[in-house]
Order: sequence, then structure tokens, then C-alpha cells
Amino acid sequence: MSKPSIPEGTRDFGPEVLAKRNYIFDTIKKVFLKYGFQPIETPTMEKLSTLTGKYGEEGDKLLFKILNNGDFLQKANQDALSEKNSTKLISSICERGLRYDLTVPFARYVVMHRNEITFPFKRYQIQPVWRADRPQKGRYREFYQCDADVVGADSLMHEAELVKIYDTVFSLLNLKVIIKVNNRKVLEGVAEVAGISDQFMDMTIAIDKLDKIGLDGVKKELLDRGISENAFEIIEKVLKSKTLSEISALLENSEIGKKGIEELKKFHTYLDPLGTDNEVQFDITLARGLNYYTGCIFEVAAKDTPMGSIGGGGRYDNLTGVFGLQGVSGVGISFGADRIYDVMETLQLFPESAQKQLQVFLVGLDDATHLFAFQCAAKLREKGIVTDLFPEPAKIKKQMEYANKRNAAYVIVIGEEEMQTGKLSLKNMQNGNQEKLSLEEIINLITHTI
RNA sequence: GAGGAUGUAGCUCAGUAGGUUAGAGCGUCGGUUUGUGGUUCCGAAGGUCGUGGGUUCGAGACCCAUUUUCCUCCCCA
Repeated sequence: MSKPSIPEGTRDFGPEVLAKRNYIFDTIKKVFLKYGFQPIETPTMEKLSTLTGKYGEEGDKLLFKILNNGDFLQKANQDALSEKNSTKLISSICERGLRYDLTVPFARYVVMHRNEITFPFKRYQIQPVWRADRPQKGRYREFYQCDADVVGADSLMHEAELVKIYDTVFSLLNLKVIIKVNNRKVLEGVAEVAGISDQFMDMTIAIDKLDKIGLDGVKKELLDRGISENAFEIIEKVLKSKTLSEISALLENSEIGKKGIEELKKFHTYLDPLGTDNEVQFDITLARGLNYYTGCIFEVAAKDTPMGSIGGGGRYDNLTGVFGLQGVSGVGISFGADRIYDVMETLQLFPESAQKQLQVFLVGLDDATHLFAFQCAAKLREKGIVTDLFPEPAKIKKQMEYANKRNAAYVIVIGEEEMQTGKLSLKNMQNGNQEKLSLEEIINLITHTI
């Protein structure tokens, strides 16, 4: 009998961790709701046909596939089986897979429910996703995404709205971030001007790495990918320009490029009057891998600690198109809750309130006071105060230790004297202060300090 | 998917050139003569040394395989 364990890249969450995780989820949820987004959920597994081909070749490899039930080998592709060709075999033995993100299932949802949905449709979705990636720091095989998307509206108001949501959530979490913004059309314009429209993907992948490998590294990568020196010189000019207007000048001869610049300007006319707590920064090197983005793209990076992106999103014009619904534009953002957690943990940003779940712990010293404490607990709970007590009268020290481990904010000690006078001993576990108050006074105090 | 490092009590780690009953701190549990935790003092429990093979008279230490975690690459939240 071996020790029990869980699959690579997955984790258990204990009460303390979950309290902090929920603090993140609750904050995000609250802001989503405030902006008029409505929650939906989709199944853990989707048909493989829904998922494959949506995330590029690499993405397909990272999909978790679910083996068919029953005698799947009977129905398997016998050629693939004898050739031991796994890729070829998959389609005949797996017809379902675990969801890889929330956007594609959402697109599928929109198409399936198009007649029930009133457009523009604003939905949010907080659910786990799975990727068969090699786990690393900040990278798990099971992790949560918190998505907000708007479909059925072209207005760049929504881009501004979503960036404002990023700003609001991270302000509430007290996490300093940089929100990077770019536009795929601008990047396409660059490729066009450089004469390498057919190698658009190669170009974006390379320039995305600028801050990591430097200009020389980008050059090498571009040349390795078969892009000419001439084309690179144009790209170099673009990379060296810092502002929108500088790039705008370089894209004079590209219709699509100019369109992208226009979109960014429009986005700013919505966002700028609102103002943001965090820096919103135009970043021409921002590319984003998922190849369904077509307009503005966003990425969020934590300021005070190195970590991959903790959020990303953008505009996609054609997403529902692959499921047969044309002409529906969407724009969305995603929060990577697990990475946000890791960053907040290293920066110690979780407030005390996210860790103090138990507000009151009652201590009864003998049978009579324990019974009385149980009745007090009922009254506190009626008032919505999170209350607990020991299952039986026990030594005060033992009960205090337990209350401390449970991280209780207050302890009420009830002995014979307290029960008779009705003045209970209320101890603040934070500073150790203790005073005698009636249960009503205690209820007042606690409901008002929260 | 490619390459590299790693795995010893619940946690963080010691363990000297392979040699008797594998250690520490923290944590856990129990006491400290009975109404106060986080912050006295005393004591106890807890490990077939990731797993499976192999070399050896003998392996936690050496070899092989496998697995976990971490780090590059790829890509991303």
C-alpha cells in the first residue's frame, strides 16, 4: 500500500488557504456584478471537437483527453493502433476533453443558446481549467480562471470598461499592477508594412520576447524564422518608438494598421476621463498567444514581484464563427486567480479579515455554563455572527488554545459569575484586552466593528 | 514534448570516505495542582530515509528505472 497522493500539478486547499482564495474570488465577483455581468457555468468536459483546433497546435497537445467508456479498443482506429500512432488514435478513442479555458466553452454556449440570449450579453464565469503543461512556479495543471466577456457589441466602450475592471479589482486587492494594452491590427499593420503578412505569427512570437531576450535576441529569432534583414529594420523602428503617434506615422501605408491605431485612440477616449489607479501602458511588444484575438489585447503584470501575467484578454471578432454563428463580436478579460494568490502571498497582501473567519468563540467552564454558552451561541448566530464553541466543558486553557488555533477574533468566557450577572467576559484575541459586557452589548460591538 | 536539479518525521533541514538501535528546530499530543491563548517549564508520540529493482558481508548514502517538486526551453493564467 503506497502513500496516497494527487496527480502532478494539482493541489489540495486547506481552510486557511481557501479563505484567502475566496477573498480573491469574492472581490472579483463583486466587481463583475457591479459592471452588470451575469454568471454562467459550463461543464468540466467538452466534446473534443469543440476544443481542438482553437488553441493552435501547441494548445491541442496540452488538452487533457478523456478515454471513452466501454470497450473503446474495439472501436479504435485499427491502423493507428498497429502503427502505434497516438495522435491518429486519439480521435477514435476519445471524444471528450477537460476544458482548457473559459472563452471557447463560452463561445460554444453563445452559439447553442443564441435564441435565449439578449445581446449584448455580458457574462462572467469563475471555474477551473486544465492544461497538460509541465508544472512550474505559477503554472499548474488545474487552475482557476475568472472571465468576464461581452458578446454582441463592437463598441470600444467595453474595452475601456474591462480595463477599468482590472484596475478596480487590483486596487481592492491592494496589488500594484501594470495593465499593458496593444492591438492586433496594429501588429498586423507592422507585418504588412514590413512585407511579411504571411509570417505574422512568427513576428509576434519573436517581438513578444523583447523584454526577455533584447533587441538582438529578437533579431536572431526573426532571422531564424526566415524573416529578411529589410523587414527587421522596419520592425526595429516600430519597437524603438515609444508612443502611439510615432507608430501611427510608421503605419501610414497600412489600412489595417491605421484601423488599429484608431481603435486604441477610441479606447482611450472612453477610459481616460475615468482615470485609473494603476498604470495603463501601451506596449507594442504585447502579442498574446491565443490566436483568436483580432483587436485590442490586454495583459496584466504584477509590479513588485516577478511572475508571468496574472491576467489577459482582448477582442475577438470571429470566435463564434467557428461554431457557425457569424458577425458576433466579443471582448473579454481573464484573471488568473492562482497566480494572483501566489503574488499576494509573497507580498503578504492578504488582510487580517481574509484570515479571521471565526468571529466569536464561546468558552463554558462547567456543564451549566456550557449549556448557557450554547444558548448564547444560538443568539449570536441568529444575528449573523460566525460563532462556535467547544463540544463540552473543558479546562479554560485548552479551550483558549483551541480558540487561538481557530483564529477567533473574540472569545467569550462564561463562568458561574458571568452566567448569574449576565455580564460576560469578552476577550479581544488580537490585543488581549478583556471587558465585561452583556450579550446585547457584545452583539452591538461586533456587528458594528465589522 | 526537450534538457537540468531535487525528494530523509506534519513542516524546514542535518546525516561526515557505505558499517551497530537515523538526528535537530518548529509543529502535534500530554502534563506543569485546577478562570485565560498567541509569549514559561517538563515529557511523549511520530520515519520500512519518494517508489521498485540492482551492486555489496552490509546502502539514507553507489548504479538503473519510475515518480514528485523546482528551474530553463516551448507556451501561457
